[in-house]
Amino acid sequence: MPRVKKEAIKEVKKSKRKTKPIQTVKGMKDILPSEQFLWDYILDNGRKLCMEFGFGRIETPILEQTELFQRGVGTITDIVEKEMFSFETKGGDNVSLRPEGTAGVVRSYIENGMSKWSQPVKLYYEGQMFRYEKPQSGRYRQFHHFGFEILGDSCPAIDAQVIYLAWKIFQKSGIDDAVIQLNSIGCSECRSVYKKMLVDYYEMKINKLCHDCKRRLNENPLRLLDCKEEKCTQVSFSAPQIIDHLCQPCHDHFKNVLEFLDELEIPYVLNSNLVRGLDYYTRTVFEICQSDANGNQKSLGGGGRYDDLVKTMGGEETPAIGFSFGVERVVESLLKKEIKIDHRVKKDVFLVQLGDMARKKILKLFDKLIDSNIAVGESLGRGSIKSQLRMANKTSSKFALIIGQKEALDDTVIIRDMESGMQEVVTMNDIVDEIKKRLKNK
RNA sequence: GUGGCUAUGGUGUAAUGGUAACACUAGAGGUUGUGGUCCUCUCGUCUCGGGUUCAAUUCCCGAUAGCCACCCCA
Repeated sequence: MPRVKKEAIKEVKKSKRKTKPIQTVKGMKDILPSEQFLWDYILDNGRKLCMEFGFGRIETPILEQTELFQRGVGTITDIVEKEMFSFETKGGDNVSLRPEGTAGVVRSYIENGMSKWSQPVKLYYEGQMFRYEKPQSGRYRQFHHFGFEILGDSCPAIDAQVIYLAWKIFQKSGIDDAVIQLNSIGCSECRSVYKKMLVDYYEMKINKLCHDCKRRLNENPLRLLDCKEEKCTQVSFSAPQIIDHLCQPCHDHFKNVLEFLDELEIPYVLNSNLVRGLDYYTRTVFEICQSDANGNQKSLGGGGRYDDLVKTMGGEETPAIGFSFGVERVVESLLKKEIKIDHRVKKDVFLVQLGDMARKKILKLFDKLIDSNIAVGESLGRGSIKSQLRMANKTSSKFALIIGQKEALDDTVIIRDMESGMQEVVTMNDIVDEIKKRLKNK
């Protein structure tokens, strides 16, 4: 084919092409109506349980000073170092979309003088979080957390209660195969002693470590513990465990937490390698995990104590603990389970119209019916009676109300029982009462 | 951020170097105003851009997105 002709064909093709559609920003997704019922289900469970446990809802801004997260989450964590959506406002403020919820809640606790409230202060929240990560399944750049925090109480019973509440929300939402993984990472003092021991231990065996772990040894030695590399797990096997090196107060605290959990009879697994990613955690840390198709433990949510955070954020010394989970992950888990929650919109009656005059009547009748709390459907755009009845069927309506030309003139309505197919003519004035009567008998 | 795999109608899947098959969903219809079964029809310029070729959805390169592993994390 001559080059000229080829180009011409290309041009024609181009001109026929639709304008390029715009897609979502990488890592973002729409939550469509078909999924929405699961969201409602999970969040309603969370809200209800939190309220029963005495939590009040808090909403903090999605946008905060970048410094809040630098101080809160910690500068050396990946989250702050390279995963934040940060930018400068027109006024010159350095702000970031929140990558997690706790920092904002703590900021609010201090800013609103909550330390003068009756302690402890129990707050729950839900909302979008943002992290500039490479997306994968169950991992988005915009995602939703549901979480709760208890500030102002250091009692181990509080730890147990937080874990219990987290567990309960999952149970109630139908996640019955989740496992609580639990650990204590001590306070700042005993942890730094332990860290040193750990580094000393690994440095002796540095030649047996994988490449990544050699690097990790300087940056984040606690991470070495859960390296999946065969040779590293060998080394880690006899590494010192934090549990054995907690200071007395931390040790007692953790022991108490376990006792309370036993009292509550909730199952948990001690995982001495569990290290949470955020800097602010102290003492009790836990995660709620589920094994995926490959048998790997995947975290649905996690939390822990952060007794130093309020102080580092500029408040008074205040012990605190919290938990949050990724709503998307829970939704996906439930979708995989194919939990059948019938979310189809069901109607009591369906309005069928033929012709413009009937259409007008339907509009008014619709209003009258919803005012009487009757679930009513319609299909004003559809013309044929056939397709309208098909819709009535699809919405599993119990009755169809049919108004044609004749009925519109007579001011009557045909009421059709969708199950039996029996029809009757009723005057417009009586129709609402008639429907109410019939629905009662259904 | 590094490495690998993938990209076909609304959804889930086929096949093929010569413009696409099946199932489900959705819409219209099967004579005049009646649903759930059945039947018919309709819905794709094979993600985008470039290259190789007489010819590309099919081969190659790039972009984009998704997925997987690492990193990290919810």
